[in-house]
Amino acid sequence: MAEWGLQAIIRPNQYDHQQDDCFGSIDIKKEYDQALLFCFPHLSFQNNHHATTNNMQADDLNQLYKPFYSVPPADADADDDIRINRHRFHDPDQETQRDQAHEIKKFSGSASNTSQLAPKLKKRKNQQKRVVVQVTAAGLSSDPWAWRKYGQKPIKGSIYPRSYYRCSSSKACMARRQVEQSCTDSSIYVLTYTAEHNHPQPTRRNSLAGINRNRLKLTPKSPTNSSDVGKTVTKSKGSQVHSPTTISASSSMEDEVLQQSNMIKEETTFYNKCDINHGHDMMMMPEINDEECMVFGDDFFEGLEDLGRESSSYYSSNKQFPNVLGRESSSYYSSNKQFPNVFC
DNA sequence: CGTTTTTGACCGGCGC
DNA sequence: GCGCCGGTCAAAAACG
Repeated sequence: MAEWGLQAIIRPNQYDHQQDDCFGSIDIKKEYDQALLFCFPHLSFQNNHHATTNNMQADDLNQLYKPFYSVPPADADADDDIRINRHRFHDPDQETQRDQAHEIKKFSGSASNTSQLAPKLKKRKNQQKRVVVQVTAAGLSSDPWAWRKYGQKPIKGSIYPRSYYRCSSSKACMARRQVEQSCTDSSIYVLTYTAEHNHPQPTRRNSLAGINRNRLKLTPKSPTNSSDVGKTVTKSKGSQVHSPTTISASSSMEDEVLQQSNMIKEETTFYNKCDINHGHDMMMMPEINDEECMVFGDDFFEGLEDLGRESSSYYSSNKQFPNVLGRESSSYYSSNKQFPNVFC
């Protein structure tokens, strides 16, 4: 917990611009606090945060925001483990976040109607409200939520793959987390949180099974045979990733992350040679620059109060609920019997 | 046995 | 329409 020291970074110009142009009078500070609370409810940072933001002057904001575009100071202490950037470009009142398909359609329409808001930025389907956080390996291990990895993809312009996690506490929880290692500083990890947890924060991990897989598998199988070439992990042309050990979201994540860092460092020289033309893509937080990054609005915490009553039996049942949530019908989830009551 | 990770396949948005 | 790309699915394997 202690290592989740917080340094919030706000982009003043864009902030003001978007607030004025897109959202009228929005209580930015309020929603910012909510986003921080969502991501790090265990931090008890709120008092400090209030003090920080209340006293934050424009110059301070500019100074704080600079690290997003360059490697942070090497002497950053534990309090710099986390950096948060938030942007707004979508009215939270128009988002339910319950149906991504609907969101996609809405965004498509919104994008065409408000293209002037982001003239050079593309609106992709996943551009929903999100919180981007920079953490160190130590910070990664302190995430109180239970995450289950469901995918990993090489990202164009990044030498490191992006790992996709969903909340493992409940099948119905739409919370997602993306973990991606910084191109410029392998000790920095960029976390992108999307959607909201619809349940209380778990008090323990679901299970320890499988969490140490990579530590024992020192020679993980890699897609080296011809049949693997060109498939998912190596599909990204020109930036083939050697599929480094996945960043685990489990309780042993810190060790695994450190292991991954060492593994990746061995490959860094090779990647640097291959990606010298991507300097503009290798800033600390490419998502900040290439996409609009959003944060959860007031609707973000919708339903949390109701769900607070469900905590005691949240992780117990293994009964499956095929097709309860459309495609969310896989059997690997520890579905709880109550989530249909919660969501349906 | 329950849970997580791995990873090839698939899907849909987007640009050309 | 096609290809690229990011995100997700789901079967198999791994792990406690």
